[in-house]
Amino acid sequence: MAGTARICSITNALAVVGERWSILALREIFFGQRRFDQIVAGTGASRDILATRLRTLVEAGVVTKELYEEHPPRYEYVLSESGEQIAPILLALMEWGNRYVTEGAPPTVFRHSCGAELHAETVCGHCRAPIRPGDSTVVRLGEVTPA
Amino acid sequence: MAGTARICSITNALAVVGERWSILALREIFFGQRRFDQIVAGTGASRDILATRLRTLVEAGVVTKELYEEHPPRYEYVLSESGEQIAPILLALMEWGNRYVTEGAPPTVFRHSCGAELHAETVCGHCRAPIRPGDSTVVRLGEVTPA
DNA sequence: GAGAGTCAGTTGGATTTCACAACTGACTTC
DNA sequence: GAAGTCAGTTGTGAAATCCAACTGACTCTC
Repeated sequence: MAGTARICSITNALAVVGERWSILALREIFFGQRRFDQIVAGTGASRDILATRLRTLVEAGVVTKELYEEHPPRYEYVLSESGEQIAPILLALMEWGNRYVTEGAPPTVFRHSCGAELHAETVCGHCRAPIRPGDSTVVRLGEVTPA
Repeated sequence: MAGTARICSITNALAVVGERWSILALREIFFGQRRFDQIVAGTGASRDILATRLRTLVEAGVVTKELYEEHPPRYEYVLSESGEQIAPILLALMEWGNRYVTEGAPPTVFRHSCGAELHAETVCGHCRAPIRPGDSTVVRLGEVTPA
């Protein structure tokens, strides 16, 4: 680090869900893949780091472990309330990836409860208009503080 | 890696903008901090990795370098079209961080062009309703493929 | 009831990346 | 001409990652 950093909720969010394998693990759980081996296969993470990432996600309260088999005791990973609320992050990443990185048709498709194919859009919570480049102005930036 | 991984636009997006210091650099540029030393100070990244991150972002076309001084030649970093479109990702991270990690008031505040304080919401592009946990169903998941 | 299979991790060792501080180079300002 | 600014680069030690193989607790099959 360079001695200073900005106080910002983006930094704070990344500290919890910002690691590569953490986000991918959350994606798999969001996709309904709840078990360790499924998450390994879906993310491509090595078992050891995935185990530590899941542990920190559980400690952070983003994910909970639920018993699905008694003998031997086995747990599956379920999104908590805060975990469910990462959907906007995942969907924003997916939309961006679809548009600017992935070639061809989107590999993953969701349907919204309204019946339409889901394409997430980000809107202003007040006026409900889509957010476009240049229509947001900074009122206050988090301070840049030493250490 | 574990030999397999899912084909998914989230993975693809993360390959381009998923590194910790990459997202934070994009945040700083989004916040209007366009110069190397400003980005160093705002992110807290060490100069060497930040330099390589910015280089890969430029190569990926997410950011461009624009000359702002001739003698000596100095460049500042500006979001390209695809770079501007990471706003939903940044705003989703910020909202989540505000809600679940940051203690106290949000450190960073934006105003939307409608006049209200900006709080991003993610909606279904078709019916415009906010996306809630459980109202999206999987139509197709990207394949899990070897290596 | 012995051997194979399933599942969720853990362990050990090589490799890669990262962090930090100091340095270069091209200039401008005092 | 000495000091300052700005954008990086370099070198080195510390830390994180990757991979494959292993453990442990069971169940299922022959």
